[in-house]
Amino acid sequence: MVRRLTSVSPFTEFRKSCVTILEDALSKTLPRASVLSFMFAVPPSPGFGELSSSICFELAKKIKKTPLELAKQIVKVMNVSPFPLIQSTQAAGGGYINFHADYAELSSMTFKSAQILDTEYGHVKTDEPKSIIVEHTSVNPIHPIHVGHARNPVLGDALARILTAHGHKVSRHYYVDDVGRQSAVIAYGYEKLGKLKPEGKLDHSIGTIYTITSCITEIQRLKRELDQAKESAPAEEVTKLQQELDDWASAAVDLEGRFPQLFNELLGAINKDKNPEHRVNDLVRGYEAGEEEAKQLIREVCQICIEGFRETLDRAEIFLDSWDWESSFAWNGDVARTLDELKKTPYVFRVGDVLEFDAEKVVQDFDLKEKLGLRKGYEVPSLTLMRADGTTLYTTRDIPYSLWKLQRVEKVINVVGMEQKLSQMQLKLTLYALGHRDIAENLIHFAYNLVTLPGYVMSSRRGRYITMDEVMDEAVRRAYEEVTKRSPHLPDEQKRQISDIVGIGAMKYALVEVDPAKPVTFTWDRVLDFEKNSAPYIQYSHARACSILRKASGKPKNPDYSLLTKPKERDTIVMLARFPEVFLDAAKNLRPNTIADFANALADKFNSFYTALRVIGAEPVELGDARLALVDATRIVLRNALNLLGIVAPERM
RNA sequence: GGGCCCGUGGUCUAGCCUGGAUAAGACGCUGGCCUGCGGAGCCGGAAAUCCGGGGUUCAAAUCCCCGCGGGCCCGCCA
Repeated sequence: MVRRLTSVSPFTEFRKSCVTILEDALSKTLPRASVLSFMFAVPPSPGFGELSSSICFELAKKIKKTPLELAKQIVKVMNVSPFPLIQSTQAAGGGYINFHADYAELSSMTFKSAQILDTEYGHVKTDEPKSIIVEHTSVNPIHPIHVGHARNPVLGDALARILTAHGHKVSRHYYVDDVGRQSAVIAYGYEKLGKLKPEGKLDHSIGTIYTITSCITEIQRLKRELDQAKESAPAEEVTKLQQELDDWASAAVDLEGRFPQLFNELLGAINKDKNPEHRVNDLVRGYEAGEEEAKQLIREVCQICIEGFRETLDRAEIFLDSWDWESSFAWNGDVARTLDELKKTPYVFRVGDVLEFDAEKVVQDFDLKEKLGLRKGYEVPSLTLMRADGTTLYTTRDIPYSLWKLQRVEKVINVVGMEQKLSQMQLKLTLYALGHRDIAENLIHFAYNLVTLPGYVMSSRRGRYITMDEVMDEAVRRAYEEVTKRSPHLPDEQKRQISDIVGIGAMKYALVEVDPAKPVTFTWDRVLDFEKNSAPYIQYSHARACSILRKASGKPKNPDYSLLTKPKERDTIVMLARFPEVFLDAAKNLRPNTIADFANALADKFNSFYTALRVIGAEPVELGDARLALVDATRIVLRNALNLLGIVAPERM
């Protein structure tokens, strides 16, 4: 057997050795026992080794022995000598078999691998590289990206980075939702203001114009509806309309107070129109139909807003490869064609002039109930494809877009909030209906839960939201205070550079750290915690590792890894060796938060290590050299882990 | 009414997919550690009916069933 000196995944080498040795031992002890899989667990404490098997609990049932007796018997026939990574095996507890790693071998392999692979250590490549589109962010171009949205770009970007590191060819797409009433409303307001490019941050200005325009037009619309309703409609409906009108009226007061000049300018201009509704509706219809005037106007406003988005995302180092316009699928006829195709299937029915898609029938015909994780009795609601007036709906237009994406790549990951779970499923079902069963299965909805603010109801109606820009500003400002306090000697330029890295890293970490299925409550405390369990804490550990390496004179010359016997050393080594497996799990199962968790845990171990044990000047020199190699490997792993999340690892802070 | 997601020390989170040994970490509280590689740090302490009740299993925070609490969805909005 050739002894391997390096590996893309040192802990996996150890794991494989354990499987082999256990298989051998089992075939000697219980030749007739058939074991399907060898699952190993990480024991609760290092005293139990690095891996353990509970297989004896199962096997003992079939023979007349206790699990512990069997474990002892199996361990007895094990010969670890052909396996350099295994130091020893033992039977323990009620019947576990524990496998202890040889730390000298494991650390040697781990440190060498980290040094040689460097920026690639841990980024284990897939055997089946695929082309993948990650669609993320896709905030409507009518207001800025706010904290409620911010989890999307951060998660999407981390996913894209992880999948790229895994060897896939990833393309990051932004779906610009420019069709529909909202875009027409902002275009209308923009037109009324004389089509001047707004001052200040573009998406923020667009957001304000949109909110005010929408407020004024809604009030006028409701007033008219109310007048009509008073004539004919039941009292109940009148009350409802009145309530809605009151809501908007109070929003108007609020908005006028905050933006008096803009509000009155828009109010004056809109009041000159007899019925703004006509113009807005005209724009909605004209834009979807591809009429030149509407096209120019709406595209122009959207572009302005997107320019602002790009600035925000650039600052967060989140980059997109493609901006896909919803309207282009309407204009090139794809939407109409898709609708025609769908109409030919048995899954579309009419309710009056409205077209409905029978999602439930597709589930039944294609036998998808179990596959989609649906309960037996559950009926998937139908999806409206076309309004009575012939215009389409959002999800309808998403069908040709999804096909377009799926025809270009082998897998599409849509980073979309989980509140859209149903429509994402209906979308997938339309693909089945259209006969694209094969590619439909390549469409993945990466769902995440909402971000909420305590004691602060975000309201797009009132234009009250905390923008991602504000979060970054505040995070960077606080980081600057910290840097100034802690490293007053640094030149200001460097302080600013560091506070950017720290502040933005802190924001990203807070949004990516939590399991996407769980909601995040946004508080400044949470995001800007510069202490434990945060990006700054991990970044600090990285900076300290760099600092030690700077102070040490040169590379380790003659390390003796067998001297790394302290628990604090071993804990760190094992984590470094495990990083590739953690990465693999994150990449295969799309779990970016596990990377954040790992990085934090490694920083914990490393901090304990270097405060307790001296690196530079340790005696003997071979020990100092071995520890130096450990520090360098930690630096590499911390940096590689942070980079997967789009967080920069600073060398000083 | 139906469906999905979440529920773990006072607070926030990991673990749940793939069951396994004393449920891990952080904040807060509390007691220590700066003439030794950067104190954004380290070492200790108190603190948990893993929402409740059944079930499966040698073994349940984890799997199944029934509840409870919170959020979301079921639109000719996006």
